[in-house]
Amino acid sequence: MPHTRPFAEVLTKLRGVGLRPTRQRLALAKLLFDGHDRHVSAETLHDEATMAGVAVSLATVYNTLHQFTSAGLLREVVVDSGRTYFDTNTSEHHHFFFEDSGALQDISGDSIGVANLPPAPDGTEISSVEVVIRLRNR
Amino acid sequence: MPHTRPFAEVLTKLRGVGLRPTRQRLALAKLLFDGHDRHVSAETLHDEATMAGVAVSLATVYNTLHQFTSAGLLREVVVDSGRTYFDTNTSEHHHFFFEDSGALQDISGDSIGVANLPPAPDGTEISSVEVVIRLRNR
DNA sequence: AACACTATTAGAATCGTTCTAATGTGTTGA
DNA sequence: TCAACACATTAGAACGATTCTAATAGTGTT
Repeated sequence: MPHTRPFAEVLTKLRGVGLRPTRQRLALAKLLFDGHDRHVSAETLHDEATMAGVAVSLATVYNTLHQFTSAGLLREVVVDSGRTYFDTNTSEHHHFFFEDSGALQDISGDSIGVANLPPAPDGTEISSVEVVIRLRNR
Repeated sequence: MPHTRPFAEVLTKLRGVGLRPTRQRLALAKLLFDGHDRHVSAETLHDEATMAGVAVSLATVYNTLHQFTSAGLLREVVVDSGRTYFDTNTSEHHHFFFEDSGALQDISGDSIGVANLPPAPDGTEISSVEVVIRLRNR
């Protein structure tokens, strides 16, 4: 459900991960964490902010997306070489990728099962398991 | 096992998919289809060719990799935004991705099982299912 | 208010990839 | 054989996404 006090929530969120709640970060966080799962690229988020009348440079959008990611507020999704997507859903789940439009859609973590995971090779540990189902228009 | 008549084999392979066996394509095919599974990027293949004393432009390496891919001789693997990998193993299988080194390793298609595949959304069909297990050094 | 520190910014730089337009090569068939 | 045509290769420019740089602005603490 959409948040009722976006300002306070987002402020708390930023404080919680030790990021100073600047005007830009608050604005971007409000756009990102609006209560439903989102998939954005730096470009699309920048456009959105601009539309919303918030002046943020593209460099700051990149900085912020990376900071949010290291803070665990976002997750990076690799489905397309040459464009980076960030997902506001940080829980375990997978993705449909619409090849024709470039859109992403979540698949809940437990609606898909990966069986017989092979053990991680010596000296390594599993950092994540990602399933991408690529779709083309029929 | 390594091939014993790389020239003839590679020539047949190219003819088989309707690509003219030029000097460059033959050389690149020989490097790629040497009998074991390989993961290359345009850059690494270009370097290899250069090392091997074959003069091929980077543009041709890109062209060739894409032509081989559309011909079904290679498969594109997306694990890293900003770098494209091509895999000489075109059968159904998945990948370990070593985050620290950028290396890829095949996981045979049947040693891993994806259960409860959700149906493709309306108007679309599944083009591929890719599982990537990301590894970090322990 | 002064200070140190962190954040933001415009624009330049970088990187992988694709494009362009000129030149070279493989194949066909007379 | 070899001319003619279609296709392939090439260097370098152009491109798009991302990162870097160095300057400016904001924040927080004393």
